[in-house]
Amino acid sequence: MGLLRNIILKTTRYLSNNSENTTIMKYLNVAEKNDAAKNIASILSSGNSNRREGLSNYNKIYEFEANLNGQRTTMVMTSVSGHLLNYSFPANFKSWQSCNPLVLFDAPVMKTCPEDYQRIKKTLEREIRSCQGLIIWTDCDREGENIGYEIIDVCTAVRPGLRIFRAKFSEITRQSIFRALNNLERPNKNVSDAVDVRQELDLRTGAAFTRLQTLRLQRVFPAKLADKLISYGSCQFPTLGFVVDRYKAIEEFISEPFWRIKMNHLVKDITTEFNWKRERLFDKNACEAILDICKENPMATVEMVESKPKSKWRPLPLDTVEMEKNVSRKLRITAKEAMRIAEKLYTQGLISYPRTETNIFPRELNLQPLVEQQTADNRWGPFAQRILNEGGPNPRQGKKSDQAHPPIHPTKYTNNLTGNEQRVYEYIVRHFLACVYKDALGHETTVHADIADEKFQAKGLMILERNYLDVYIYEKWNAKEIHHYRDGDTFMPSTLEMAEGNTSPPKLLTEADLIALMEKHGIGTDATHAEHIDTIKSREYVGLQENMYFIPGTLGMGLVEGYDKIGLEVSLAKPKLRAEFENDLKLICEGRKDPEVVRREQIEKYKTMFQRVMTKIRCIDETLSNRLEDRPQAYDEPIINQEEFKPVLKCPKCGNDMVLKDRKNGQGKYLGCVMYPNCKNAIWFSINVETIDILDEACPNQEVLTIIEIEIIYLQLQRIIEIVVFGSSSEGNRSRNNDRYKGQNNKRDNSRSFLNSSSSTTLMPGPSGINRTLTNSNSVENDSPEDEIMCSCNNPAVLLTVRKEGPNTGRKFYKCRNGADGGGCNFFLWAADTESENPNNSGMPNPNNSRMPNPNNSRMNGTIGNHGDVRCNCRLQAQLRTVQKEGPNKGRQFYSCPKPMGEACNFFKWADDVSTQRTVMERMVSGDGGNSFNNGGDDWGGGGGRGGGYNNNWKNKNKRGGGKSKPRNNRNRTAPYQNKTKAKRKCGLCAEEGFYFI
DNA sequence: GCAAGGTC
Repeated sequence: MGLLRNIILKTTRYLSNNSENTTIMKYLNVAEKNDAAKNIASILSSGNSNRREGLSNYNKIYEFEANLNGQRTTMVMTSVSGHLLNYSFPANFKSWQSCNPLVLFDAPVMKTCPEDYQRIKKTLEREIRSCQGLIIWTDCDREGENIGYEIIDVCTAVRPGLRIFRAKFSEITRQSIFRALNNLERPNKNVSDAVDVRQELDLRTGAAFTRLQTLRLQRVFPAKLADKLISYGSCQFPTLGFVVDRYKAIEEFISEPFWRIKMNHLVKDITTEFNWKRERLFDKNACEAILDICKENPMATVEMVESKPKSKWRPLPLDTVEMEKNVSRKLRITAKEAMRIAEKLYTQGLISYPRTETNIFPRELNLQPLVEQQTADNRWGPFAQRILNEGGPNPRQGKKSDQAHPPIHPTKYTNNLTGNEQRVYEYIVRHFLACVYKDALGHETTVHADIADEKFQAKGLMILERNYLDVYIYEKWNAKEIHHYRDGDTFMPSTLEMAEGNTSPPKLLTEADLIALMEKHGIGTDATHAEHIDTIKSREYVGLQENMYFIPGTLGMGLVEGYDKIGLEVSLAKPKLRAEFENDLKLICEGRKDPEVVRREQIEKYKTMFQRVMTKIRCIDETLSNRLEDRPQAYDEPIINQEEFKPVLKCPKCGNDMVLKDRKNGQGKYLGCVMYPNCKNAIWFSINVETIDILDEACPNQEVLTIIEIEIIYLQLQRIIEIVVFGSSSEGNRSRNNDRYKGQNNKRDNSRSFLNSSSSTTLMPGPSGINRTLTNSNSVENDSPEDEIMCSCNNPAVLLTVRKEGPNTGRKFYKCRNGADGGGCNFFLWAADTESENPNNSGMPNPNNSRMPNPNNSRMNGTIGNHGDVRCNCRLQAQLRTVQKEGPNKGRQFYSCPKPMGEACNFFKWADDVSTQRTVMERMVSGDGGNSFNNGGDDWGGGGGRGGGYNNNWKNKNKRGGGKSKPRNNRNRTAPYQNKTKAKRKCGLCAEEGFYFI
């Protein structure tokens, strides 16, 4: 054997080294699990594979040669370990407090490889480099197809242009594997897509409802639920629903009395019980009347005696669900524990793969040696020998096949097990031996008798051959002896009387019942039924009565009742939703429905339900309050700034959404890609920009840039500095009570004096502008959004001091380290000088974070003293100028720095804003400002809005304080803005009026 | 800290 392997390997090397003459193809073959890879490799190599270690602990690599389409081919075989990738939300959405759970229906999702699977991924990446082709050998079911595409994605990323094939096999037997190799197919994208849709929906719904329930109910019922995780899952809830339904059916059951006629015939020692054909009557008088008639002439006449053979069928080959049910019923071991044990037995090589839906033994699987192995046992060994002596195993055939795994059967004999492991192993062996032997045979006799036209019948059973029952100790078949009757016989009943009974409620569900219901309604898979049951137990939604019957807990009951009360069209706790979804998935697999359509429809459906649940969530409070016997505590939902999750534009780097975010220290904003940290693309706004509004307006003609509007940029471009910017350093009247910021690094505060030129210069209007700027200098990595002063070309700025004699001598400022002439930018920023100028400011409380209306705060560059005394950033009297350029602002007056071009600071202020702002400040000082600000711009008589910035400023404050922000469409704007600009706004991309982008 | 689905 060893010699043969060496020869083959040498041959491979020879061919490889002489590739100029002979091209030998090399294929990477990937199975779903390690043992499958091992077995397939063993078959394809005829046992002559060369084993290498993969990078992970358990995924081995087998190398051999095989014939593929008549050509000798080098084969490398390895495996993944189930799914290699997993859907998850980007970092921004992972924190439970980060967003309203509703956002999770629209948040991006990404497929990532978990940490403990990285080595498997790396093994694939390493191995595929030297291959020209890839053959997918994952299980031939839906999940297997999806895992196949995960492998394809990983491999083609390293090696594009691979030849990709799919091996289709229903079991790992020589014949089946070679048939698959010689009939390679293409992977089925439809099937994989269906799984993607399923995974995404499960994640979104599970995360959203779980967070909603948990976050709220922990606070509403702190005494009972403070530390409980109150999860929702598309399988958990219907499973809980089954338990609740049965419980309620019992609770609501009203027992009714019934009456029947009891007729027995005693001959010698044998009592033959005859059953009344009417079974029972719910009318006592009627039953009595019939009995009276019978008693008038009670002699019974045998009308007919039927006699026929009767079989008791041996069990079907064992699949997972049957094993779980039977182990639970017969051995009283929970399904979860049964699966754990089965898994262990499997890894020890004692049984076949325990997760199977197949109950047909493949013809290729030779059962004979499997039976022979068991003859060694002193308990069932003789029975196994009997099978062999009487023609060998003859399995009963079921109808189910998952096309992946054979029925569960022993693969090796052992007598070294103890406890439950021994019991489960014994069950599997006995089941196997039973299902390959013979049905039990008997003889059944049915006697039909008549008394005064009332019909009765009695049944007897004689067992002729017990057969499989001799080994299958878990089933009973009791003989029933009856007296021997012949047609026409007459007899006098020994008993003829009325018996009373009561209808009884259905029984509580056992675990086996629950699994049967789950299977019937398609909840979960054979591999996951036990887990879902275990989950609802561990969440305390259900408990066990008499250690056997499922009963809902107060939490589970209250939840289901709450959702019922909310009155969703289809209950979340019923299997119907899942069944409808499964049906759609089937249509995707068959290519009859677009996965994207299903994805959108399903997300929308659940999102609508979620919104309804959110609005009626108090129903759940009420029902839980009753069930938990706990008073609900008042609880207001936290207000989370949803602006943060509005997509602003598509990230030019990765194509996902970019959203507006606050910098980490709360000062300033930036546009960040939602895929952070996978994508670190970011666009920074000046630290001085305080409010940015994103409108609910989008360009209808641009699919990619589903833009809303960054007003601030738009306004800047219009030269209307309607940005809420705190006053220059010299005017820094700070909020001094904000202890939250004490001790924090105040570096950012330094930069507030000017608008960072990057925000206004890089985001230019128009399609070419936006594309260019976003992908160039301003599209930067977002690793460290704080602490350093960054210039416009995103380098740390240098701190310099003004040497030139003049009003600013000695002042410090930041500029680009490279300088505009040296390939850098013209960034300029005064450094901090607040401490010297504002004795009340320790430098710790941060004024930019107070966001409070402050009458002393000018909220603009420069200062506004008495009317007409407007000072620029250089503290010079600002020059009043008039717009000359044609456009909406022609003729409008503004203030700017009086210095000549090149030396002037970038102070800019509309003259009409100065007067407006003064008015507001005066009102605030006079004490009537509070409500005005609270009402936003409404009190401004059309002159509010962003003109002075107070409206937005307060709005932001409100958001943080838990108030409600004003509806977007009610916002007021400054008069000039409204009159001159709004009507003419055009889309920056398509030039249509009404929509625009920066 | 959420789901369900693979598998070890």
